[in-house]
Amino acid sequence: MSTPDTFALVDCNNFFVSCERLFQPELRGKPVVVLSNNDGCIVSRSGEAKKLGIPMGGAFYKVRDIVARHGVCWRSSNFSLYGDLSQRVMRILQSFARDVEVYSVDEAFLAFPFVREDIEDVGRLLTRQVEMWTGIPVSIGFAPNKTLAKIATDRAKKHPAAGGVCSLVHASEEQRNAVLAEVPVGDVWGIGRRMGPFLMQQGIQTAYDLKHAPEWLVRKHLTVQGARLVRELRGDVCFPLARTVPKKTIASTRSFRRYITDKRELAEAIATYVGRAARRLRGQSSYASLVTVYIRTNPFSTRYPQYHKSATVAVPVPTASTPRLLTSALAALDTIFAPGFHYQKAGVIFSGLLPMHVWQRTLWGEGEAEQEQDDALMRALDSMNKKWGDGTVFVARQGVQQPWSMRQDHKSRRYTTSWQELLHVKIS
DNA sequence: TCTGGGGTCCTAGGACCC
DNA sequence: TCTGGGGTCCTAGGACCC
Repeated sequence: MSTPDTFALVDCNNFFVSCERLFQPELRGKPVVVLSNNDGCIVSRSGEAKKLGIPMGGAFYKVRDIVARHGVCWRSSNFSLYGDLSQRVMRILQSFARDVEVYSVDEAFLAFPFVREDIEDVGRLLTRQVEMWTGIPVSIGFAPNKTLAKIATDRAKKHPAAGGVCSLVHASEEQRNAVLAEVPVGDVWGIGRRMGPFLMQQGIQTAYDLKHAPEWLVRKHLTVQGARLVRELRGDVCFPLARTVPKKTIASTRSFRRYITDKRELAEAIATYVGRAARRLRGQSSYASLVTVYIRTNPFSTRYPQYHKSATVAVPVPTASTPRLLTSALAALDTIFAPGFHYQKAGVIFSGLLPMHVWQRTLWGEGEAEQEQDDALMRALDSMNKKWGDGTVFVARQGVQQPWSMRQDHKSRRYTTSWQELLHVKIS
C-alpha cells in the first residue's frame, strides 16, 4: 500500500457521557460525569462539568463538594453500552473510508488515498451522518499524518463554530506553524507526564518549538518514538495506519469493593479474572504460554503497610482452557501471597500468546487429544454463556457471592445489549 | 471511607556465548 | 604483574496512550 495522502482522526465528544445522555435525555444540558470501575475516578465529563473545574482522571471523592454544590449528575461506567455504541459509530466510519484503524473505544484514524479541496465538506457530512444515525456527536481533524491529525481534531473541538471539523491539509507552512505555536508541548500526542515538563525546562514550550528542536536534543533525550513524532510535526509520515492485529497480552485486573485479607477470597478473585481473560483469549483464537498474577495493597493508604508482588509462570502446554490457566494462576498466587496485608487489587495477565492454528500445526500428536478436548469444552462453555447470559456456567473456584466484587452504585441499564434492560418507548 | 483498566513500545541491564 | 569485548536474547520496569 502506498502512503495515504490524507489522514483523519475521528473522536467522539465526551463519549461515555454522550452514551448516557442518549438514553437519559434528562442529563442533557446538565453537568454530568462518568466514573471508572469501583466508582473511583472520573473518566468522562460533559462540557458543563469541565467548566466547573472537575479534573479528568481525578478521584471522585475529592470533588464531592463541587458535585453537591452544583448538582452534578454521575453514573457508574457501563461498558457493554459504550462498546455497542462504539461499534455502531465505527461501522459508519468504515462506510466512508476503506482504511480505518479503530484506535480506541471512541477514536478512529481514517486514511484517504487522495487530497481533495473539499475535504472539510466531507468532514461535515461525516459528522452529521454519525450524529444522525447513532446520536453520538463527533469531531474530526484532517492532516497529512496522524500526529497533525490529532492536533487538528483537538482544534476542531475547541472551535465549535467550525462544525466539529478542522483541516490542516491545505494549510501553508506559515499557517501550520501558527497552529503549532498554540499547542503546549505537553498536549502533543506522545509527550506525557515526564517528557512534557522536561522539554519545557529545555525551553521547548510548544509543538512549534518541538518541531524545530535541535537534532542533538532529539537524539539524546527522546526515544526513537519521540524522534518519529518530531518528524511528523515536520510533515513526514512515520506512523502508518495500523491493521487490526491480535493482542500480544490479555489482562484482567480489578480493585475490590473492600480490602481482602483472606487468601481464599483472593483466589476467588483471581479465578474470576482468569475466566474473563481466558474468554477474550479464545475470542481471538490464541493460546497463552505465560500467566502472570499480581496482588497489591492500596498504594495511597497510610493506615496499612504496603505490599506488592507479581509472579509469572509458564503453563505446561500453551492453552486457552480456563481450568488449566487457573491451575497455573493459583500456583503463581501461592508463591506471592503473604498473610497479614490488606489487599486492594489483583490482576491476571496472559502473555506469550500464539495463534491456535500455528500451535496445533507444530504439535507432534503428544497431548493433542487433551487439547482438542479442552477446546471443545471451552467452546461449549462460551456458547452457553453467550446464549443464556454471562455467568450461566463458570468455574466453581470463582465463588458465588463475591463480596469483594466492585462497587457500581449508579449504573445505567444496558439499553442496547440486554433484552431485560431494553429501552421501553411508549407509543401513544 | 472513597484514587480505573487494558494496552503498546522502548530501554537498560543481566546472562550467556564465543 | 597483566584477566576482553562484542553480540544476542530475555526480562523488568518505565513512559505513554485512551
